[in-house]
Amino acid sequence: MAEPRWLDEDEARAWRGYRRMFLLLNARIARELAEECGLSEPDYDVLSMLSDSKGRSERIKDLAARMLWSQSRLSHHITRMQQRGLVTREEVAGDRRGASVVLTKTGLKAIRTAAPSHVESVRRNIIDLLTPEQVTVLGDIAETVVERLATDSTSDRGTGARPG
Amino acid sequence: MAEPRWLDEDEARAWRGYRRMFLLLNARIARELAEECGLSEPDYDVLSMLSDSKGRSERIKDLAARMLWSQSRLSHHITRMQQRGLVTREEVAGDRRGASVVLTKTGLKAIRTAAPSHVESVRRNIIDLLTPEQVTVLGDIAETVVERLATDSTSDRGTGARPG
DNA sequence: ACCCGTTTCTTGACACGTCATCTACATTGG
DNA sequence: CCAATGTAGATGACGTGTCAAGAAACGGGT
Repeated sequence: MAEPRWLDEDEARAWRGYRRMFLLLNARIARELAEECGLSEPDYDVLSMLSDSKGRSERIKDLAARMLWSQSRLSHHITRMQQRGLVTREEVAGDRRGASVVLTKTGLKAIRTAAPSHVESVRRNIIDLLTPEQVTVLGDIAETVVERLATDSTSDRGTGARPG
Repeated sequence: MAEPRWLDEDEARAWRGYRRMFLLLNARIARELAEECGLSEPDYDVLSMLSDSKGRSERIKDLAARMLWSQSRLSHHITRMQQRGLVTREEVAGDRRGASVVLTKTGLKAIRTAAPSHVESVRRNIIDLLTPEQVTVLGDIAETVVERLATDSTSDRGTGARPG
């Protein structure tokens, strides 16, 4: 193999910084969420998605697709959340394979309580630290990368589609 | 609690985009690394750090601190990597509590093989998609957030008070 | 109707990370 | 020196995420 194009100084700074930021930021936000609300980030994401769904329920495959989770991951997670009373499973009319997740009263209360505190956490630990321009550029960057990855990729198991 | 300051459109776009980008980017890069080199990202990180250390070995506590990992995490991971022959443990002269991780010949070979392919992966999936300006801004953002999180190790939750 | 491939969801095994806890050693202060 | 406190590392339990495999139902072609 020919000598690869190693990252230059700026690129390495960005890449390492990005990874380090994720590590710390994720840990911090997860910890605050757990301490204040007793929820993990995945819990929060599921509840948040569900609370925006019509009827506060959604088919598992649709929810998984919307969240970019594998069905397997969602199924496992729902099982755990179900045991804590945050959601329930329900059959789907018209497709006996199907299953929906439904937000329980407890789950709704949990997300309603958690949301304000979570937003504050996000502001305090990243958004409010940045200039409006930086916020916009971060959005641009994410859009570019996501578009590229979402189109030529897979959400569940690897397709093995490899360039080169 | 008063009505929180919800994220505006740009902020929400940045935050959601960032999370989505991480989800997809991490999955993609991890998958390529696993398929091409048989390494996980944490494997790669440990090997990469070790290969830059003097003597290709480092004390566990120092390595953990440098990587921003908990000692426990590193200890667990080293156990798994040890079983695959990538590293070994070694006693430390002068402190009988201590232990070092040492890169094996196999581990060195693994990281040397993996590095070029990993850099290509990073380029293909993010760095080369961005303008130089975006790369710089990403580095700036990460620096800002990391600095804040690294210094402020104990949280000042609840008040919304922020150091100026 | 039946077969066959596909979709939807679940499950089990395993890798990974965190937390609390434990052991062993080191260091400090009486 | 000895007790108390602190530090280094390992470990077990548990929650989480991935993959492969399986079960059940769907749907199209014959």
